[in-house]
Amino acid sequence: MQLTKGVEQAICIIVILSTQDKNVPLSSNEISRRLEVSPSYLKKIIRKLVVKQIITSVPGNNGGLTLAKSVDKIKNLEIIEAMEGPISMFPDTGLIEKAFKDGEYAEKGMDVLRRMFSRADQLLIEFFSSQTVADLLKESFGTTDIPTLNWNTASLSDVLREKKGEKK
Amino acid sequence: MQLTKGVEQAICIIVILSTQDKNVPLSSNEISRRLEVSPSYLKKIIRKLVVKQIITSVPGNNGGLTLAKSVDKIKNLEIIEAMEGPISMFPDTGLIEKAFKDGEYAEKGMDVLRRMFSRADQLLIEFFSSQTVADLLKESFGTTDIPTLNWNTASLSDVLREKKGEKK
DNA sequence: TCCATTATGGATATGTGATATCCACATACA
DNA sequence: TGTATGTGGATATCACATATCCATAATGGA
Repeated sequence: MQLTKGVEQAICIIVILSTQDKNVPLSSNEISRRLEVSPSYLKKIIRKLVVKQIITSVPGNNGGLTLAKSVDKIKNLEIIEAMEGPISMFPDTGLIEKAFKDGEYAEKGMDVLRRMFSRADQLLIEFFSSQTVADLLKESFGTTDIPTLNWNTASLSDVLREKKGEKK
Repeated sequence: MQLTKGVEQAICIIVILSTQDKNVPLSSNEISRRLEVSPSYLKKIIRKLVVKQIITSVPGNNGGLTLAKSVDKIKNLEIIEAMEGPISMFPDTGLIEKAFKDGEYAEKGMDVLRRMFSRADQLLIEFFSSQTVADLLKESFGTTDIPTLNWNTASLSDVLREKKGEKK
Protein backbone atom coordinates (compact mmCIF):
# COMPACT_ATOMS: atom_id res chain seq x y z
CA MET A 1 0.00 0.00 0.00
CA GLN A 2 2.23 2.71 -1.29
CA LEU A 3 1.82 5.90 -3.20
CA THR A 4 3.54 5.89 -6.59
CA LYS A 5 6.90 7.50 -7.14
CA GLY A 6 5.01 9.95 -9.32
CA VAL A 7 3.63 11.64 -6.21
CA GLU A 8 7.12 12.19 -4.84
CA GLN A 9 8.26 13.49 -8.21
CA ALA A 10 5.28 15.81 -8.49
CA ILE A 11 5.92 17.30 -5.06
CA CYS A 12 9.57 17.89 -5.93
CA ILE A 13 8.56 19.67 -9.13
CA ILE A 14 6.19 21.91 -7.22
CA VAL A 15 8.76 22.68 -4.54
CA ILE A 16 11.27 23.65 -7.22
CA LEU A 17 8.75 25.87 -8.99
CA SER A 18 7.88 27.51 -5.67
CA THR A 19 11.33 29.08 -5.64
CA GLN A 20 10.87 30.46 -9.11
CA ASP A 21 10.01 34.01 -10.08
CA LYS A 22 6.34 33.89 -11.16
CA ASN A 23 7.09 36.07 -14.19
CA VAL A 24 9.87 33.87 -15.50
CA PRO A 25 8.78 30.39 -16.58
CA LEU A 26 11.16 27.53 -15.80
CA SER A 27 11.65 24.94 -18.54
CA SER A 28 10.88 21.31 -17.80
CA ASN A 29 14.33 20.47 -19.14
CA GLU A 30 15.90 22.52 -16.37
CA ILE A 31 13.84 20.69 -13.75
CA SER A 32 14.78 17.39 -15.31
CA ARG A 33 18.47 18.32 -15.01
CA ARG A 34 18.05 19.17 -11.34
CA LEU A 35 16.12 16.05 -10.41
CA GLU A 36 18.17 13.83 -12.73
CA VAL A 37 15.07 12.45 -14.42
CA SER A 38 14.76 12.15 -18.20
CA PRO A 39 13.12 15.21 -19.82
CA SER A 40 10.54 13.20 -21.72
CA TYR A 41 9.40 11.34 -18.63
CA LEU A 42 9.25 14.46 -16.53
CA LYS A 43 6.99 16.09 -19.10
CA LYS A 44 4.46 13.34 -18.58
CA ILE A 45 4.38 13.97 -14.85
CA ILE A 46 4.08 17.69 -15.49
CA ARG A 47 1.20 17.27 -17.92
CA LYS A 48 -0.87 15.68 -15.17
CA LEU A 49 -0.26 18.67 -12.96
CA VAL A 50 -1.10 21.05 -15.80
CA VAL A 51 -4.39 19.29 -16.52
CA LYS A 52 -5.36 19.70 -12.87
CA GLN A 53 -4.38 23.36 -13.07
CA ILE A 54 -1.76 23.09 -10.39
CA ILE A 55 0.96 24.41 -12.67
CA THR A 56 0.70 26.57 -15.79
CA SER A 57 2.61 25.87 -18.98
CA VAL A 58 3.53 28.27 -21.75
CA PRO A 59 4.89 26.72 -24.94
CA GLY A 60 7.32 28.36 -27.29
CA ASN A 61 10.50 30.31 -26.97
CA ASN A 62 11.11 31.61 -23.43
CA GLY A 63 8.13 29.53 -22.41
CA GLY A 64 8.07 27.05 -19.57
CA LEU A 65 6.33 26.35 -16.31
CA THR A 66 5.09 28.37 -13.35
CA LEU A 67 2.86 27.54 -10.42
CA ALA A 68 -0.81 28.17 -11.21
CA LYS A 69 -1.37 29.27 -7.61
CA SER A 70 0.66 29.93 -4.51
CA VAL A 71 1.85 27.01 -2.40
CA ASP A 72 -0.61 27.77 0.39
CA LYS A 73 -3.43 27.13 -2.07
CA ILE A 74 -2.13 23.73 -3.22
CA LYS A 75 -3.55 20.97 -1.07
CA ASN A 76 -1.48 17.83 -0.78
CA LEU A 77 -4.59 15.85 -1.67
CA GLU A 78 -4.70 17.65 -5.03
CA ILE A 79 -1.23 16.43 -5.90
CA ILE A 80 -1.93 12.84 -4.92
CA GLU A 81 -5.19 12.74 -6.86
CA ALA A 82 -3.63 14.45 -9.87
CA MET A 83 -1.13 11.62 -10.07
CA GLU A 84 -3.21 8.64 -8.98
CA GLY A 85 -6.85 9.57 -9.30
CA PRO A 86 -9.31 9.43 -6.41
CA ILE A 87 -8.09 7.79 -3.21
CA SER A 88 -9.45 4.26 -2.98
CA MET A 89 -7.68 1.70 -0.85
CA PHE A 90 -9.71 -1.40 -1.57
CA PRO A 91 -9.10 -3.49 -4.71
CA ASP A 92 -12.71 -4.56 -5.03
CA THR A 93 -12.74 -7.74 -7.10
CA GLY A 94 -16.03 -9.01 -5.71
CA LEU A 95 -14.33 -12.01 -4.15
CA ILE A 96 -16.33 -11.70 -0.94
CA GLU A 97 -19.49 -12.32 -2.96
CA LYS A 98 -18.20 -15.71 -3.98
CA ALA A 99 -17.81 -16.61 -0.33
CA PHE A 100 -21.45 -15.71 0.28
CA LYS A 101 -22.84 -17.00 -2.97
CA ASP A 102 -26.21 -18.19 -1.73
CA GLY A 103 -28.45 -17.51 1.20
CA GLU A 104 -29.60 -14.50 3.07
CA TYR A 105 -26.07 -13.16 3.60
CA ALA A 106 -25.30 -12.77 -0.09
CA GLU A 107 -26.40 -9.17 -0.56
CA LYS A 108 -25.14 -7.86 2.73
CA GLY A 109 -21.84 -9.66 2.32
CA MET A 110 -20.95 -7.41 -0.57
CA ASP A 111 -20.79 -4.43 1.71
CA VAL A 112 -18.69 -5.85 4.52
CA LEU A 113 -15.34 -4.76 3.27
CA ARG A 114 -16.31 -1.79 1.14
CA ARG A 115 -17.79 -0.03 4.10
CA MET A 116 -14.69 -0.33 6.23
CA PHE A 117 -12.29 0.73 3.54
CA SER A 118 -14.31 3.68 2.34
CA ARG A 119 -14.09 4.94 5.90
CA ALA A 120 -10.32 4.56 5.72
CA ASP A 121 -10.35 6.43 2.40
CA GLN A 122 -12.26 9.24 4.05
CA LEU A 123 -9.68 9.41 6.83
CA LEU A 124 -6.87 9.91 4.34
CA ILE A 125 -8.83 12.39 2.27
CA GLU A 126 -9.43 14.54 5.33
CA PHE A 127 -5.81 14.27 6.37
CA PHE A 128 -4.28 15.19 3.03
CA SER A 129 -6.76 17.93 2.23
CA SER A 130 -6.10 19.61 5.57
CA GLN A 131 -2.53 20.37 4.54
CA THR A 132 -0.96 22.42 1.79
CA VAL A 133 2.48 22.44 0.24
CA ALA A 134 3.09 25.64 2.19
CA ASP A 135 2.58 23.74 5.44
CA LEU A 136 5.22 21.24 4.44
CA LEU A 137 7.74 23.92 3.60
CA LYS A 138 6.96 25.97 6.67
CA GLU A 139 7.22 23.04 9.03
CA SER A 140 10.54 21.92 7.66
CA PHE A 141 12.19 25.22 6.86
CA GLY A 142 10.33 27.73 8.95
CA THR A 143 9.58 29.68 5.79
CA THR A 144 7.96 29.22 2.40
CA ASP A 145 10.32 31.72 0.84
CA ILE A 146 13.30 29.61 -0.10
CA PRO A 147 15.87 31.65 -1.98
CA THR A 148 16.68 30.50 -5.49
CA LEU A 149 20.36 30.89 -4.66
CA ASN A 150 20.40 27.53 -2.96
CA TRP A 151 19.92 25.59 -6.15
CA ASN A 152 22.97 23.81 -7.39
CA THR A 153 22.83 25.52 -10.77
CA ALA A 154 22.06 29.11 -11.51
CA SER A 155 18.34 29.64 -11.92
CA LEU A 156 16.87 30.44 -15.28
CA SER A 157 15.79 33.84 -14.01
CA ASP A 158 19.41 34.65 -13.16
CA VAL A 159 20.49 33.62 -16.61
CA LEU A 160 17.79 35.74 -18.20
CA ARG A 161 18.66 38.77 -16.08
CA GLU A 162 22.27 38.36 -17.13
CA LYS A 163 21.29 38.19 -20.79
CA LYS A 164 19.43 41.43 -20.39
CA GLY A 165 22.48 42.97 -18.74
CA GLU A 166 20.73 43.46 -15.42
CA LYS A 167 22.37 43.17 -12.04
CA LYS A 168 20.86 41.25 -9.17
CA MET B 1 -2.56 3.73 -3.50
CA GLN B 2 -4.32 0.44 -3.13
CA LEU B 3 -4.04 -2.59 -0.94
CA THR B 4 -3.14 -5.76 -2.80
CA LYS B 5 -5.74 -8.30 -3.82
CA GLY B 6 -4.04 -10.57 -1.33
CA VAL B 7 -5.61 -8.63 1.52
CA GLU B 8 -9.08 -9.19 0.09
CA GLN B 9 -8.32 -12.86 -0.42
CA ALA B 10 -6.96 -13.24 3.10
CA ILE B 11 -10.06 -11.69 4.63
CA CYS B 12 -12.28 -14.00 2.59
CA ILE B 13 -10.31 -17.01 3.79
CA ILE B 14 -10.68 -15.92 7.39
CA VAL B 15 -14.40 -15.25 6.99
CA ILE B 16 -14.89 -18.72 5.54
CA LEU B 17 -12.90 -20.32 8.34
CA SER B 18 -14.94 -18.40 10.89
CA THR B 19 -17.98 -20.49 9.92
CA GLN B 20 -16.06 -23.69 10.40
CA ASP B 21 -16.20 -26.05 13.37
CA LYS B 22 -12.95 -25.47 15.27
CA ASN B 23 -12.44 -29.21 15.73
CA VAL B 24 -12.75 -30.02 12.05
CA PRO B 25 -10.01 -28.54 9.85
CA LEU B 26 -11.04 -27.26 6.44
CA SER B 27 -8.74 -28.10 3.55
CA SER B 28 -7.26 -25.30 1.49
CA ASN B 29 -8.52 -27.11 -1.59
CA GLU B 30 -12.09 -26.71 -0.39
CA ILE B 31 -11.56 -22.98 0.16
CA SER B 32 -9.98 -22.71 -3.27
CA ARG B 33 -13.09 -24.32 -4.78
CA ARG B 34 -15.36 -21.87 -3.03
CA LEU B 35 -13.38 -18.76 -3.92
CA GLU B 36 -12.54 -20.05 -7.40
CA VAL B 37 -8.84 -19.45 -6.90
CA SER B 38 -6.20 -22.01 -7.84
CA PRO B 39 -5.24 -24.31 -4.94
CA SER B 40 -1.51 -23.71 -5.31
CA TYR B 41 -1.92 -19.95 -5.25
CA LEU B 42 -4.28 -20.01 -2.31
CA LYS B 43 -1.77 -22.03 -0.31
CA LYS B 44 0.72 -19.22 -0.67
CA ILE B 45 -1.74 -16.71 0.74
CA ILE B 46 -2.56 -19.10 3.55
CA ARG B 47 1.06 -19.65 4.43
CA LYS B 48 1.45 -15.94 5.17
CA LEU B 49 -1.46 -16.13 7.59
CA VAL B 50 -0.04 -19.27 9.19
CA VAL B 51 3.35 -17.64 9.74
CA LYS B 52 1.63 -14.76 11.52
CA GLN B 53 -0.31 -17.26 13.62
CA ILE B 54 -3.68 -16.06 12.42
CA ILE B 55 -4.66 -19.49 11.18
CA THR B 56 -3.42 -22.91 12.20
CA SER B 57 -2.54 -25.64 9.73
CA VAL B 58 -2.40 -29.38 10.29
CA PRO B 59 -0.79 -31.43 7.52
CA GLY B 60 -1.66 -35.00 6.69
CA ASN B 61 -4.82 -36.92 6.08
CA ASN B 62 -7.90 -35.25 7.55
CA GLY B 63 -5.68 -32.26 8.19
CA GLY B 64 -6.44 -28.73 7.10
CA LEU B 65 -6.95 -25.25 8.44
CA THR B 66 -8.64 -23.66 11.43
CA LEU B 67 -8.56 -20.17 12.90
CA ALA B 68 -5.75 -19.79 15.44
CA LYS B 69 -7.96 -17.46 17.48
CA SER B 70 -11.53 -16.21 17.45
CA VAL B 71 -12.52 -13.46 15.03
CA ASP B 72 -12.81 -10.88 17.81
CA LYS B 73 -9.09 -11.35 18.46
CA ILE B 74 -8.01 -10.86 14.85
CA LYS B 75 -7.28 -7.19 14.18
CA ASN B 76 -7.71 -6.03 10.63
CA LEU B 77 -4.26 -4.48 10.83
CA GLU B 78 -2.82 -7.96 11.45
CA ILE B 79 -4.24 -9.21 8.19
CA ILE B 80 -3.00 -6.27 6.16
CA GLU B 81 0.50 -6.47 7.62
CA ALA B 82 0.60 -10.25 7.24
CA MET B 83 0.05 -9.78 3.51
CA GLU B 84 1.97 -6.57 2.82
CA GLY B 85 4.34 -5.98 5.68
CA PRO B 86 4.34 -2.81 7.78
CA ILE B 87 2.16 0.05 6.56
CA SER B 88 4.29 2.65 4.79
CA MET B 89 2.69 4.99 2.29
CA PHE B 90 5.70 6.90 1.01
CA PRO B 91 7.99 5.46 -1.67
CA ASP B 92 11.10 7.17 -0.35
CA THR B 93 13.57 7.40 -3.23
CA GLY B 94 15.45 10.37 -1.87
CA LEU B 95 14.43 12.53 -4.78
CA ILE B 96 13.71 15.51 -2.57
CA GLU B 97 17.38 15.54 -1.58
CA LYS B 98 18.37 16.14 -5.17
CA ALA B 99 16.15 19.21 -5.20
CA PHE B 100 17.97 20.55 -2.16
CA LYS B 101 21.42 19.35 -3.08
CA ASP B 102 23.41 22.21 -1.60
CA GLY B 103 22.98 24.84 1.04
CA GLU B 104 21.48 25.04 4.44
CA TYR B 105 18.22 23.39 3.40
CA ALA B 106 19.80 20.12 2.34
CA GLU B 107 19.54 18.22 5.60
CA LYS B 108 16.15 19.49 6.61
CA GLY B 109 14.80 18.89 3.12
CA MET B 110 15.12 15.16 3.62
CA ASP B 111 12.49 15.21 6.30
CA VAL B 112 9.82 17.30 4.60
CA LEU B 113 7.88 14.47 3.08
CA ARG B 114 8.78 11.64 5.40
CA ARG B 115 7.33 13.44 8.35
CA MET B 116 3.96 14.03 6.72
CA PHE B 117 3.58 10.53 5.41
CA SER B 118 4.62 8.78 8.59
CA ARG B 119 1.83 10.70 10.27
CA ALA B 120 -0.56 9.35 7.63
CA ASP B 121 0.79 5.85 8.25
CA GLN B 122 0.08 6.27 11.94
CA LEU B 123 -3.48 7.32 11.16
CA LEU B 124 -4.11 4.12 9.22
CA ILE B 125 -2.40 1.93 11.79
CA GLU B 126 -4.66 3.30 14.51
CA PHE B 127 -7.73 2.88 12.33
CA PHE B 128 -7.10 -0.68 11.26
CA SER B 129 -5.90 -1.86 14.67
CA SER B 130 -9.04 -0.51 16.32
CA GLN B 131 -11.19 -3.01 14.45
CA THR B 132 -11.37 -6.78 14.36
CA VAL B 133 -12.84 -9.22 11.87
CA ALA B 134 -15.67 -9.72 14.36
CA ASP B 135 -16.58 -6.03 14.04
CA LEU B 136 -16.86 -6.41 10.29
CA LEU B 137 -19.12 -9.43 10.54
CA LYS B 138 -21.21 -7.93 13.29
CA GLU B 139 -21.74 -4.65 11.50
CA SER B 140 -22.79 -6.32 8.29
CA PHE B 141 -24.70 -9.32 9.53
CA GLY B 142 -25.66 -8.43 13.07
CA THR B 143 -23.91 -11.57 14.25
CA THR B 144 -20.55 -13.27 14.08
CA ASP B 145 -22.18 -16.68 14.12
CA ILE B 146 -22.90 -17.34 10.48
CA PRO B 147 -24.26 -20.84 9.97
CA THR B 148 -22.22 -23.12 7.78
CA LEU B 149 -25.42 -24.09 5.99
CA ASN B 150 -25.26 -21.01 3.85
CA TRP B 151 -22.25 -22.17 1.92
CA ASN B 152 -23.00 -23.18 -1.63
CA THR B 153 -21.45 -26.58 -1.16
CA ALA B 154 -21.76 -28.90 1.80
CA SER B 155 -19.10 -28.11 4.36
CA LEU B 156 -16.30 -30.51 5.01
CA SER B 157 -17.56 -31.04 8.54
CA ASP B 158 -20.90 -32.23 7.13
CA VAL B 159 -19.12 -34.62 4.85
CA LEU B 160 -17.03 -35.94 7.68
CA ARG B 161 -20.01 -36.38 9.97
CA GLU B 162 -21.73 -38.31 7.21
CA LYS B 163 -18.70 -40.52 6.75
CA LYS B 164 -18.82 -41.31 10.42
CA GLY B 165 -22.51 -42.10 10.13
CA GLU B 166 -23.52 -39.26 12.41
CA LYS B 167 -26.67 -37.20 12.04
CA LYS B 168 -26.71 -33.43 12.24
C1' DT C 1 9.55 34.79 -42.83
C1' DC C 2 12.66 31.82 -40.62
C1' DC C 3 14.80 29.80 -36.59
C1' DA C 4 15.38 28.25 -31.94
C1' DT C 5 13.02 26.87 -27.92
C1' DT C 6 9.44 24.91 -25.64
C1' DA C 7 5.22 22.13 -24.44
C1' DT C 8 1.96 18.47 -26.30
C1' DG C 9 0.66 13.92 -26.85
C1' DG C 10 1.06 9.40 -28.91
C1' DA C 11 3.80 5.16 -29.36
C1' DT C 12 6.65 2.22 -27.19
C1' DA C 13 10.23 0.08 -24.29
C1' DT C 14 11.69 -1.40 -19.64
C1' DG C 15 11.36 -2.91 -15.05
C1' DT C 16 9.17 -4.31 -10.92
C1' DG C 17 6.13 -6.51 -8.13
C1' DA C 18 1.66 -8.71 -7.68
C1' DT C 19 -0.69 -12.62 -9.26
C1' DA C 20 -0.82 -17.38 -10.37
C1' DT C 21 0.60 -22.20 -11.29
C1' DC C 22 3.21 -26.41 -10.83
C1' DC C 23 6.09 -29.80 -8.62
C1' DA C 24 8.94 -32.37 -5.34
C1' DC C 25 8.71 -33.13 -0.58
C1' DA C 26 7.32 -33.83 4.34
C1' DT C 27 3.60 -34.94 7.41
C1' DA C 28 -0.25 -37.30 9.40
C1' DC C 29 -3.60 -40.79 9.78
C1' DA C 30 -5.98 -45.14 8.63
C1' DT D 1 1.52 -48.70 2.68
C1' DG D 2 -1.52 -45.43 0.58
C1' DT D 3 -4.13 -41.29 0.48
C1' DA D 4 -4.84 -36.66 1.66
C1' DT D 5 -2.91 -32.81 3.22
C1' DG D 6 0.33 -28.66 4.07
C1' DT D 7 5.31 -26.83 2.91
C1' DG D 8 8.27 -24.35 0.24
C1' DG D 9 10.91 -23.49 -3.90
C1' DA D 10 10.98 -22.49 -8.88
C1' DT D 11 8.80 -20.34 -12.33
C1' DA D 12 5.42 -18.27 -15.48
C1' DT D 13 2.19 -14.53 -16.36
C1' DC D 14 0.26 -10.17 -16.06
C1' DA D 15 -0.62 -5.35 -14.76
C1' DC D 16 1.11 -1.22 -14.08
C1' DA D 17 4.54 2.13 -12.92
C1' DT D 18 8.46 3.94 -14.80
C1' DA D 19 11.00 5.70 -18.60
C1' DT D 20 12.30 7.12 -23.34
C1' DC D 21 11.72 8.72 -28.03
C1' DC D 22 9.59 11.13 -31.79
C1' DA D 23 6.54 13.95 -34.61
C1' DT D 24 3.85 18.06 -33.94
C1' DA D 25 2.16 22.58 -32.50
C1' DA D 26 2.96 26.93 -30.24
C1' DT D 27 5.63 31.03 -29.09
C1' DG D 28 8.85 34.73 -29.33
C1' DG D 29 12.87 36.78 -31.41
C1' DA D 30 16.07 37.77 -35.40
